[in-house]
Amino acid sequence: MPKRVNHDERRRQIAGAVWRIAADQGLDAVNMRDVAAEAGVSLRLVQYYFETKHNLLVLALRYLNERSEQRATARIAATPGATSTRAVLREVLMEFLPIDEEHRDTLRVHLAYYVRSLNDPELAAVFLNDETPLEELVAGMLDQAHEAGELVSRVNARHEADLIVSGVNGLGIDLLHGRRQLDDVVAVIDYHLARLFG
Amino acid sequence: MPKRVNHDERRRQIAGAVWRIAADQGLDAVNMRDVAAEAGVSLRLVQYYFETKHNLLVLALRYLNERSEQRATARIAATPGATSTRAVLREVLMEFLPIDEEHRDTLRVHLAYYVRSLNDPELAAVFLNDETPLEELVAGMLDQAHEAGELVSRVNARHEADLIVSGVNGLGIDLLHGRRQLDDVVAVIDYHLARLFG
DNA sequence: TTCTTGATGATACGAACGTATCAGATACGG
DNA sequence: CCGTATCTGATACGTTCGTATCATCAAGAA
Repeated sequence: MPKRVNHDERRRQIAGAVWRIAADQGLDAVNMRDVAAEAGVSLRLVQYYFETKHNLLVLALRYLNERSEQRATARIAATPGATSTRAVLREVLMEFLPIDEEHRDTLRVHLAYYVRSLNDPELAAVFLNDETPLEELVAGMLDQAHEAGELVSRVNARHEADLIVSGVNGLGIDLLHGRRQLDDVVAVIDYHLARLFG
Repeated sequence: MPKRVNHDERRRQIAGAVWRIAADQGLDAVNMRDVAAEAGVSLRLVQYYFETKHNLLVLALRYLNERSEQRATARIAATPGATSTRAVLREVLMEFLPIDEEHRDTLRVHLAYYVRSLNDPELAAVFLNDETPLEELVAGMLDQAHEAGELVSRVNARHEADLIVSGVNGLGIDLLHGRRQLDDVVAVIDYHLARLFG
């Protein structure tokens, strides 16, 4: 048996190049040649591992989702005062804001994919199937907080979760554009957490 | 003086073709030749009126924003029971959801532009300058409702407006993907209106 | 009619890009 | 060292697209 290589790892390496290019030039600017150059490999190798560009984009999105989830769970695990549902919830919501360059890039790429998926069923499937619905997670946390007596009053957990999750997404998009400042967005989130938790 | 033609109207006619193509094939699929065909004019005429493709896209966005605002003000004017701030606010929020095919198309195109503007300063400028910030409008309505004694309690109008506007945007995006149903989204909005107005 | 603006048609250039092809280099386990 | 898996390089094909060119036609006001 000759040279053995971890194909999956190679694919992730190349997918990383897709993210970097998409993050600062847009998903439209992603082409096979530039991806190869950015990944430090030959064009031929990109073809070798992904066959087609479409395949490359789809898999790059899968890997991106994987990494986002890992980062989120890691953040939750590292939350100080994890006994408080409120503290954990706050961290979860923060994870979806462009709080640093890495999150900002991820959000930009994610959003670009989101729009493209409106006209690409295969990409849409990745969004609809591979992603854990955040609203349900948040709603569960609110229920849990209610039972623990942490909430200020009885609320409709599902509706509250829907608005706050969608709201954080919308606020994140505004941040990308510079339409808002991070401080203000955090203030809005904290205001609504205070409304729920007192 | 020879043949006179309303240039602005011609440009709007061609811009309409851009919207239609972008709405059901994506902004990437917009090219000069297809726009000309869709508008029922020659390729040469599209070049004649817009010079470059970039120009065409920028102006098409301007016209799209104009039309959206007109539609919004028309909707507000036609609101039954316009004496109630709550009723007006509800209509304003609805206007940003894909409630019918026309709104759905507008939202798709708008979103596609939004993402592209992340890598195109000229498009970003259109978003940042030409658009009336909805949050301020909503915050103003909440203040007004408070003074009229319509609100159930004292709230931070600005923070409430920020979340509900961003939330409606986020919910609208989910609707485009089929991740949510319109009924559910309306229920979420009504829940939060009830929370504010009682 | 004449002149100017509005509009068309055919065509072509050059660049970018996805994909394909083929020959060959490199490295590693048996 | 031999064979296989991995990787590269150069190159080419066909298509799409933005843009440019030039000749021409239509129409209406002066």
